Order: sequence, then C-alpha cells, then structure tokens
Amino acid sequence: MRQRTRLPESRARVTLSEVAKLANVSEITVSRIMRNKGPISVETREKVMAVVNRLGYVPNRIAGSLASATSNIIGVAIPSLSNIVFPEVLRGIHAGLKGTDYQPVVGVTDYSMKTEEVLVRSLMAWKPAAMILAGFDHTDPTRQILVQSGIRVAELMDIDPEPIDIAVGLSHRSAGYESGRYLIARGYRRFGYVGHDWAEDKRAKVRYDGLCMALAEAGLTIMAHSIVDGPSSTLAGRAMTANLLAGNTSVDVAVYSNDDMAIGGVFHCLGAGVALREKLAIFGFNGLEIGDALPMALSTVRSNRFLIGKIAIEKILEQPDRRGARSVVDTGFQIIPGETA
Amino acid sequence: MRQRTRLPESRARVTLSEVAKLANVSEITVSRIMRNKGPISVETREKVMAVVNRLGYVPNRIAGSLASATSNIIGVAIPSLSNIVFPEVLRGIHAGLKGTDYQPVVGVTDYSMKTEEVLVRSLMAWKPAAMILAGFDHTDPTRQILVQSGIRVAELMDIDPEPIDIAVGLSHRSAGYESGRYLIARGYRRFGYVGHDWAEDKRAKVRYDGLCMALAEAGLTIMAHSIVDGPSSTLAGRAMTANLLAGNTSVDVAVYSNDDMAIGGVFHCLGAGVALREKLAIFGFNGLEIGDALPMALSTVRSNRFLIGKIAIEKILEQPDRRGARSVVDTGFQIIPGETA
DNA sequence: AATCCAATTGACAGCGCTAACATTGTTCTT
DNA sequence: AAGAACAATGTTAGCGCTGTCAATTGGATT
Repeated sequence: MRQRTRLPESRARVTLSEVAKLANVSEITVSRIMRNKGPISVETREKVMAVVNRLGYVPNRIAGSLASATSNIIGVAIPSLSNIVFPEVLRGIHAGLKGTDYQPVVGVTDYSMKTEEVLVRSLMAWKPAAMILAGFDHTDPTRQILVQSGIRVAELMDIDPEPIDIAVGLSHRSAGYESGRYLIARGYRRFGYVGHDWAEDKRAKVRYDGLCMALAEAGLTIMAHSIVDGPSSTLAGRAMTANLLAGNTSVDVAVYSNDDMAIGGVFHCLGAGVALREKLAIFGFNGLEIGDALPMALSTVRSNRFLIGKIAIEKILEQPDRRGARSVVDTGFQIIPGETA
Repeated sequence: MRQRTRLPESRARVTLSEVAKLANVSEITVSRIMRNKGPISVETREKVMAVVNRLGYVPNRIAGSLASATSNIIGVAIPSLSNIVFPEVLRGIHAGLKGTDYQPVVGVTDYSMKTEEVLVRSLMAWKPAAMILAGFDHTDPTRQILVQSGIRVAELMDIDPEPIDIAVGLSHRSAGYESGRYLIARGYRRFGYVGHDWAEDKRAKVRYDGLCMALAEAGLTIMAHSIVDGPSSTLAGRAMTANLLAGNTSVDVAVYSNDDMAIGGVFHCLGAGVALREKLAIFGFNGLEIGDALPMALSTVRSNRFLIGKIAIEKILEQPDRRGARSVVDTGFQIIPGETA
C-alpha cells in the first residue's frame, strides 16, 4: 500500500539536458527521439527511452514551441456553450484532432464581436497553428489580425458570405428555401413562424429569408409570427406556440427557428391536445437527436454540425499553411420528413 | 474601402525588443507595462503604449511562460462532449474564468482511463496552472503525475471518494438515497429501474446503490430492471421503457439512470397512451432544462452541473498553489417534484 | 584506392520573454 | 544634513528546447 510515493527520481522538474546527461548523449539527440524526427539508431533510442521512463520526463512544449516558433495549439472561438449546436461542433473538432497532437484551446464569445476580438488576441498570443471561429461577423481588428497572421483560419457554420480563408458549413438560405419548397409540396399553405432573437443568431434570419423566398415564388406569405425576445429554448418554443395559436390568424403549419423551439411546439400540442400535423404541422431546423425520439418524430433539417467541426480540422491539417486560394466546403443539409409535417 | 490593408508597420512578427527600441526604453519596461506590474510613470506608459498600438504588438505568451515558468493555461479533461452534462460543466468553467486571462485547454477522454493518461501527459507538457478532471478513476501514472506536479488538481462531479486535491460535486449515493426516500414518501412501492451501461458511468451505479439502500430500509426492492447495453440516450430510454412495461412484473414507478433516459420514458408513455404517474411514474436525474418544458414536468434531481465547473475554478483561483489540505465542496442536489412522480 | 553517400550524432546559437538584482534620483525622517 | 525609503528604470542571465550546420563513421561505387 505505497501511498504518496514520490516519482522515481523525485525532483520537481526533469529537463532534456538531464536526460541527455544520464543517457550519455547530446540534448539534440534526446530531442529528436522525443519528436520521432531524424535518423536514430535502435540502441540509442532504447538507451534514451529507458532514462526517459525512469525519470518520468515530459517534454516542455512551451520551450519547444518557442524554439521552433510553431505550436500545436488550435484556437477555437465559439459563441456559446449553452446552445447544443456548438458542443457538437466541438465534438467534431475533437474527433478530427484525435490521434494528432494538436490541442484545441477553446474560448467563448457570448455572441459579442468585441469579446471575440479580445479572445482572438488572447489566443493569438499562443501562436496557434490555426484558428477556428463561428460565422463571418468580426470586428475590423479581428479580421486584420487573422488575415495578416498567415495561419489557417476556418469560419464555420455558414457558407453564404466570402471567407477569410476556409469556410465550412451549409447555405442557410438554401436550407430555408428548401424547407419552404418541401412544405409547399406537402400541401401546406397557411404558414406561421415561431422564432427567437435574430440579433444573436443571424443565420436564423437567413433561413427565414430563404423560406420567404420559396413562399413568395408560390404566391404565399407568412401569415403569423410569434417571436420571443431572447435566445431559443424549448420553454420559449412552447410559450410562443401557445401564443401563435391564440392569435386570430389560423395557420396549418409552423416553421420554427430551430429544433429547440420546435420541440417546445410539439410539447405544447401534446399538452394542449392539439393534433400534431392534422391541426398544426411543425417543422424545425438542426436535426437534434431528441427530435427522433419524440412520440411523433420531428420534421426538420439535419445540419451536420459534427461534420462541420470535423471537416474544418481536416481542411486545416490537409494543408497547414495558408496558400492563395480560399476554400469553401458545403457540408449540406438534409430534409428529415419525420411525422410532424 | 481599404481592403486587405497590411498591419500599420507590416512585418511578420513584432517583438518586445522592437517596441522597446522604438519607444527608447528597455525591454523590461515594456514587459512591465504589458503585464501591469511594477511602478511605471504615466509618460513612459503612454509613450510605450503608443508604439504598441502603432505596431500592433501582441506579447508572445509562449516566451513569457517559458521565462516565468508559469502559464495561464488550465488543463481540462472531460469524458465526453456528447453527454450534455459535460458541456454544462465547461460552461461553468468558462463562466468562472471570465475576466481572468486564464485559458482552458480541453481534451476528451472518451471515458477511457488510458486515453485520459495520454491526455494528461499532453496537457501537463504545457505546464498548466491547474488541472481539472472528471471523477476519481485514474491510472496510477496519471495520479502520480498529478500528485507530484504540485499544481492544483480538481476532480469534479463526485465527492464520495477521497480527492487528490480538490473535489467539487455532489454525493451520488445521497442523491440516489434521497430519490428513494422521496418516492417512498409519495406512496410508490413497486419500483422498476431503467438504466444504461454502468461501465462508463460509475456514478449512475452509485446512485442506484443509494436508491437500493433507501428501498431496503423500507423493506422494498427493485422488482424489474431494463438496462440498455450502451450509453444513455432518449431513444434508449424510450425503448427500455417499452421493454420494462412489456415484462410480466408490473411496476408503479420507474427510476431512470438520468434525465435523457427518463425523457425517453415520458415519450414512450405519451406515444403509447400510458397515463403518466397514474399508470407509471417516472423519475430522472440531472434536472435538464428540457424536463421542465415537457407536457408534464419531469420529476427529477437537479445536479448543478454549471455550478460544479464554476466553483472548481473559484477554488483554484482562490489559492492557486497547493497547500497541504485537500478540500471537498459539496454542491448539493435538489429534488424537483415535477409532475411525473 | 579514391570518391561519394547515407546514417548517425553533436556544437552552438538563439527563440522572446521575465526574475533577480542593480542603479539612479527624489522625497521624507529625525 | 545624513541616512532611509521609495519610485522609476535598467543590466544580466537564463527559461528548456530546436534549427542549422558540421563532424564522424562505415560501407557502396567506380
């Protein structure tokens, strides 16, 4: 029951030079072995690794990064961790990074461009190998810092505007448009919209615009709106659905700003005894897993968030230094018919 | 419309010494100004800041960390990003860090102790100011590295075992026990359990044990189990509930391993026309927001995940270097009566 | 046998910054 | 008026590692 054992050769910090000394080789040789770089004979490698293991040596990446002027850090600035969408993108990022030794450093902007600027400065101080941001709205200084850094910069979620370097996402305009086309084809004509604050979520607005475009082509418009003043949530979706139905315009389908809101709508209908689809059809956006588990599967659009994170990393690793051409990857979207619309 | 402007004094990398030279002061003076450390006259500060702004100088934290042997990085190793619980802890961590200039570096262990070990090594290479992990199960080397590092180490989610340094969480045993007491007091006697794989989620098992203890005290036992072989999910909860009800043991209440599973149970009942509470009462764990938006609010236990992350950071910042005494913070839990049990 | 080559190892000079210890004036004590 | 105490700045050495350019060895080539 050896409790609180000290490390083999207890000593606060083991350095390269100690290892080198004990293994009777030069520091650079140990360095090469630790990085699997350059030709090393089997005996030397074994001799050195024995010492490394005995001392429990862990290379100091700070020193390494300074010396080589490259870090294996990837800076990530996301708007929020509350909205399930971003943890899923993060999950994709981690999945893409698995097996490499890059480390993501994550910061949260709270949907503020000014906070993003401070964050980007702070992340850039670590000389990251690449930066990942959400969306295309940045302050001028942020954009300038990123442009002149020369490192790869990926802007995620959207592909409608022109990126600094890499864009990975989907066309929210098309997603909105196709949602409209789909619902029209299903025979719906009396459209309602249930949404949340667009100020923080520009992409929801773009989807709305796409939807309106499809409706306009069919000579239709959105007849009733119910928009909460705040971020999206299931509770808000529920309340806003009640609100929509209480209005004097009767609609046969409600399009929601996203699945959180739409699921709230489903809950309202289930609770209030409103027949889903017959009385009110519901259509969301995102394709969250939970939508599939509802008593009636949610009709929505899958937005491939995991993929967005994963592909961003793949693009970055594929070509770690920036060349001339920008690149845009469309991760697409899929209409999920479900049972609610 | 100045497009693609170069930085004021274009030049790939601006260093301290350049700033110092142009401002006609020594490097250390610039360093002190950038770090707000030591006495600096107003004129000097202004003179230097003018140059800093003109050149767009951003201090290189890698060099700074190497020189000062301290970094402002906080290493975070969490099991998963799929389970909503951990992003919420992350959210607490970010909230606690707001306004400081610490940066969290997050890695994912996929519930594997071996992966955690690799991750911890890799994070330690950045000489972080503190480390945050989930749970108490670590490999021996991981524990050793953490113990001898001397930095603050917070183990989150749980407070039942003895921590390396700081523990922040709740007693899952008590949570399970109190859930049982609550349900017994509400008059339920025929208990069923719907759960997921305990191998990855030891805390679910501990809650189960606590529940059994409460039942045993009342001369009761769990009469039927329905356990999915895999992680928790709403879909699994739905399927396992169907499974439970299909068995030949009739139960009047089902306790779930967590809210994801319990919500699946609610969905099954809503879909299959099983009267919630009258025919089958449902009780979860976590207190997810969505439970509150269901047609009938979910009866569950709030586990304060955000708080756990936030308090962990507060403890770390309160006393950044480790002293003798370990500390354990109980963030508690609250029974949420809801309407399903 | 002279030349060339690849494999293996090392010496040296920083990377950009900060800790620790001076060095100046200035103001305050007694 | 001499010393103490403080404010403001500077000098000197690295932090622990890696890029660059040798140096050495033992064949392989011609």
